[in-house]
Amino acid sequence: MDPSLDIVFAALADPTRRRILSMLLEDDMAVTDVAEPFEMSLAAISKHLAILAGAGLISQEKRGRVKWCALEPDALREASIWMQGFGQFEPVNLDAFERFLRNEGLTPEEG
Amino acid sequence: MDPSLDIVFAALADPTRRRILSMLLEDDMAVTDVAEPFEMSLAAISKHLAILAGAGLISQEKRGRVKWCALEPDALREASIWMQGFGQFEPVNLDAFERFLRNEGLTPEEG
DNA sequence: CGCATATTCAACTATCAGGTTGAACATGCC
DNA sequence: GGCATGTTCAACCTGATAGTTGAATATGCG
Repeated sequence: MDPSLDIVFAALADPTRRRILSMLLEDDMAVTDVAEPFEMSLAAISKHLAILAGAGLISQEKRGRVKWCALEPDALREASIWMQGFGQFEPVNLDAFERFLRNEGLTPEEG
Repeated sequence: MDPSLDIVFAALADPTRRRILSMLLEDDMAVTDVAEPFEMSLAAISKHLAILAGAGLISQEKRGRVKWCALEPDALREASIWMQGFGQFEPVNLDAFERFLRNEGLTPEEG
C-alpha cells in the first residue's frame, strides 16, 4: 500500500485540519491568522499546519516574520484517484453543486 | 448511516484497511478469509473490519457461523466528493459544502 | 539597541490506535 | 452430547496523536 495515502488520509481525518483547509480554500493565510478562530494554542495550530504540509496538502512560505500557508489541492489527487478506483459511484453532481454555490453566494468569481 | 468524515478518513488512513477494501471490491468475504493473507491475528482483522463497518464502508451480515463482509461504496462516495471540491473549484466555504454533501448524499438520485 | 510580533521548540500529559494472547461465545456436524 | 469452526471479548502492551505551557528563535521597527 502506498504510504503517502496513509499520511494524506490521516491528515484529513482531523476536523481541525479539514477546517483549516476550508479556510485556506478561500485565501492564503499567515499561521497566526489561521489560529485566530480556534480555541486552542498557536503551537497546536502550528503542529496541525506541519502535518498538513507533511501530507502535501498545503505549502508554507516564509516572507519576513510571517509564514504564509497556501492550499495545495493536487495532493488530494492521488487519494481521490484511489477512491475512484472503487468506481461504483457516480462523479459529483455538478448541477447540484453549482446550485449550491449560488445559494451560498460563493461563486468562484467572488473570491 | 451518516458517519462523519472524521471516521471515514480515519478508517481509510490504515493500509491494512485499504487493502481489505480492495479485496472486498472483488467479492464478499467471510472474516476468516479476509484475514488469511495478512500476517496478523484474526482478532486484529476483526477489529479492522469493525472500524470499516463503523465508518459505513462495509456491511457485515451473519449467516450461520459465518459473518460475511461486503463493500458499501456510498460512504466512499461522500468522501470522494468532498475531496473533489478542492481540486475543481476555486473558493468554497467547506462548512457549507459539507452541509451540501450531507443533503446530496441522502438524495443521490435527485437532479 | 531594545522591544514587539510571528513562529517553533522542548518537555510533559492524557488519550487513542493497533497489535498480542487466551478465553469465551455461537453455530454446525457426527 | 461432544467437538470443530468462526468470531469476538477482555486484558494488556506499545507507540503515536493532540493538546498544554514556557522558553527560544527570527524578524521588523522606532
